[in-house]
Amino acid sequence: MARKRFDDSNCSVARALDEVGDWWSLLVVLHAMYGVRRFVDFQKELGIARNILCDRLARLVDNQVLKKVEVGEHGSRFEYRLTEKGRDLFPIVIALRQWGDKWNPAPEQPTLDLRDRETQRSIRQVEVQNADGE
Amino acid sequence: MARKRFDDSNCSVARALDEVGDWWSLLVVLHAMYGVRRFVDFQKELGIARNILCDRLARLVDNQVLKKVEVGEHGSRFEYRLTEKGRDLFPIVIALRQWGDKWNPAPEQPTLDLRDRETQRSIRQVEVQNADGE
DNA sequence: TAATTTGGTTTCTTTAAGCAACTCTATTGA
DNA sequence: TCAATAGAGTTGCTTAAAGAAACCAAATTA
Repeated sequence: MARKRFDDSNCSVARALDEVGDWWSLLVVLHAMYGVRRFVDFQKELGIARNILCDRLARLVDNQVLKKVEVGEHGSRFEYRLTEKGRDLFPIVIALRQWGDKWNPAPEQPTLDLRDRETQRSIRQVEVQNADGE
Repeated sequence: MARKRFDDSNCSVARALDEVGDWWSLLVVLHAMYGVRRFVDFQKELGIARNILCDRLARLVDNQVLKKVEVGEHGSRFEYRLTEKGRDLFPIVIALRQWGDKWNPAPEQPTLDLRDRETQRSIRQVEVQNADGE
């Protein structure tokens, strides 16, 4: 039997993982943040099997992390866009990136430096602070 | 075939997910943060199959997220403790919790309010800031 | 009008998750 | 002291997902 579900868990981490805790979902969301929107582009970028991508996109739409939008006004052309709930995953993705960069730096590539779109200032380490900012 | 590996990916998010991006690893780490250290306790708390727990603990030890420590000086009693790398997953887990609380609040339970151990001030939303703290 | 693109679905195979039973030391209890 | 229990796994079996590749139909492009 595969995969236990945690949707009714009283632990909010478990419930979150139930929605985006599989191998692909967060990578799909990450690429959506990069601006990828079309089925074929996700497929090419991620190298994911088409049936799995199908399933993952449907699940993310069900969970309202993505919304599926018709484009091209004749139907049969779609875009998958992040919802507010989906965009709210940004801190998680960034925290994962920072952890990956810190503890498993890529052999060759320099770690890519994210910057604030407006100010061009680089972004800080995501950290847990108390209400005083400590 | 199951699971593609991302350990050689040039994307640090993918490399991070390769280590802790499966259904159980982050929950194991979360419970380690709660203070769980023994095999049987993880098993009881998580309701995970023993062979899978075995595998997950070994992988986390391999990846230096946990360390396995003999206790009881006769061997055959062990504890799994977080390493610094493991403790560094804290922001990710907290960000997941906050996302889960915001978007999938538990039906009944009030969301548990984490506080700073010293000051007792509650902790803030994890957010992405630029170097100016914006 | 044929080829290509997009967004899938189907079928088949392999891998991993889950369950239950079993093992082997230590330790505890009667 | 001998049996029972606890800790930490291992083994074997079953089921459910992941992956690959082929297929399909509508719309677009060449």
